[in-house]
Parts: sequence; structure tokens; C-alpha cells
Amino acid sequence: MENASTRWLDPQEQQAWRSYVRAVRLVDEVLRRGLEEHELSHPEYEILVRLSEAPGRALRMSELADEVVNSRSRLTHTVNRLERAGWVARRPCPQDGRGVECLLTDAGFTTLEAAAHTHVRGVREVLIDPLTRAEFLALGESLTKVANRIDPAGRCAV
Amino acid sequence: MENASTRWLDPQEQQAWRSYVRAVRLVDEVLRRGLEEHELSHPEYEILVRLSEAPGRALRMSELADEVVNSRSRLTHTVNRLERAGWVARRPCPQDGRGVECLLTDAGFTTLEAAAHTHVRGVREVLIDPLTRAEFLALGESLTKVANRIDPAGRCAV
DNA sequence: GCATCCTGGTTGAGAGTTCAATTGTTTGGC
DNA sequence: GCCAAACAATTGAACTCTCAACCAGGATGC
Repeated sequence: MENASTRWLDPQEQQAWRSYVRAVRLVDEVLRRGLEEHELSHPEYEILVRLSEAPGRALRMSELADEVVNSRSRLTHTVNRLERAGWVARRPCPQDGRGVECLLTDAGFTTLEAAAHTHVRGVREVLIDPLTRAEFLALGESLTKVANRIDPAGRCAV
Repeated sequence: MENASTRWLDPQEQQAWRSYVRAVRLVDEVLRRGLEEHELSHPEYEILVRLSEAPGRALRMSELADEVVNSRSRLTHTVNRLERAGWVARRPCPQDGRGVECLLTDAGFTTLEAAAHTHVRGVREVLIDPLTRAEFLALGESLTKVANRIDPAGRCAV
């Protein structure tokens, strides 16, 4: 499985990689703390965002799972929590008896609106403001390439 | 707490931010799968790396926590697992009766050597190869800025 | 019509993480 | 020397995530 021919990272690559790991961890932490005052985790927040953008504010479980890059099982658990909180509701899918649609409630929308302010402010503060616009957009483009290499179809259920 | 003056992300920023989230999630997933064949999680792997680089292959718990950007408590739990596996050992810190030193064992070093091949290959595959060298290094520099903005001292116990 | 397979979604157990509370040590004022 | 405050690390409970097993409902072959 492993052989001696692995090409190690040179010092610059090493440094870049460590910054990646460190930044990702710190950014996550900041955003988590921002959302917790709205009783939302980051994964939960993303689900609400996707639902709010969907036609009729509803999506099938599997579509939703792909959009937020979650496993089916993880989505089920997370949606359970959101449903318990009253921010989301489930209903059977009319076209497909196996399917389940997930629907953003009005309460969910209200929560989302409130949380979005905090969240966007956090994103600006940690990721956008420290960089020039060009740097930030370049970052985005690089990461688009990275994501597309791993999951070209754009719909990965992990 | 929230007011109406929040500046929302424009479409390009939006796109960049979503790529960030998506890429980070996908990269994490790939690396996790790479390490699992060595029975290591990514946080565990990082701990072994830091120990292997430290003088005498040992660090105090709090230093280690800062290096890998973990909370104290999380580090304790993770080190418990590593200790149970025999890859790490604890000993009291001679200078400070409160302190505990964490030490990489020979078995731990061997495991680390094996896992490093898989891991570095994974990092290359998902993060380095899809980009030009300049792009990758620019990514690293941007993320260094991001990390330093959040945690200027470079020693954040989260 | 029914046996088989595939897909959408859920469940439960086990592992990992967070938070608040706890134990034990050192430090600093007096 | 003593007491309070600060610090290092650990603990346990509650919660989240992963994986593998499961239970439908649809599609396919005959």
C-alpha cells in the first residue's frame, strides 16, 4: 500500500498546507460561535439556506443531502433536530412513494433571517476582510477547482 | 444584536464562499478515508506529527493543544485514545507539578511513518495537483493571513 | 404476477466533540 | 506561612457524526 517513492511536501508546500489546516479550523470555530447564539450549528444553517432558496422552500432529502455534501444518514439526523425545533417539516413526496420532502417553515425562515446577519458578518470578518478582493476571489476559484476535482458531478452524497 | 445594515455577499463573493465550504468538506472526507486504513483520524494524525517534530518527541499537553488548535478537553480525550493504542505515553512534567508531557512511542512513530505516505499522497491529489504551484502557494498565503487575523498570537486554545 | 434488484430514507450503536464542573498545583499578596 | 486567585489537565454528560443494517417502494425480467 505504501512505498518509498512518496513525494514529500517541500517546505513551501508544507507551510501552505499547514496554513490551510489551521485556517479552516479557526474559521470553523468562529462561525460556530457566531451561530450558536441562534441555536444553530453550521450544518443546520446550511440546510435552512438551501431550503430557503429552493422553489416552494422544499427539497427532497436526497437532493438536500447532495447540496450540502452530507451523507443521507447525517442529513436524516440533522433534519430530525431541525424538525424537533419546528424550523422544518417533512411530508411524503407525491411523485415517489419512497421519497420525503423537507420543507422550511415560517419559524425556520425567521430564524434563518436572524442568523444570516451574524453569519455573513462572521464570514466577512474572518475570510473576506483580511484579504483583498482579488485574493479572496482567487481563493474561491482555486477551491472550486479543488472541489470539482474531487466531485466533478457536483452531486456527491459523500 | 442584528440590524438591517449587514452587507450581504455579492454573487462573486457568494460563489467563492460556497466553494470554500464545499471544498473543505470534500477534502476532509478524502483525507479521512485515507487515514482510516491506518486506524487514525485526522486530528490524531496531526498530534503524532507534532510530537514527532518536537525535541525528544515530547510536548506538554497545553503546548500540543495550541499547536493543533484543539481545546484542552478535546486533546485529553484524543490522547487517551492514542495512549490506549500504545502510540503515545504520558509522564508528569518535571518542571511543573501540574503539567503532563505527552511522548510519542516507537510504535507511534512507526504508525506515523506508514500513515504519512497515504496522507501526503492524499494532500497532493486533492489540494496540490489540481492547482498550479503559484495558485497553491497563493492559497497558502491567503489562508495564513486569515489564520493570523483570527489568532494573531499563533497559540490559540480555541 | 411475482421474484429480484435497486434506490430513498431511517435507525441504532459506537466513536468523537463540546461544555461545564472538578481536581490538584503554582503564584502572588499580605 | 497562609489564603485566594489563576492555571494545567481531566472527567462526565449531552450531543453529533459515521457506519452498517434495515425497511419500505419502485423498476426490471420473465
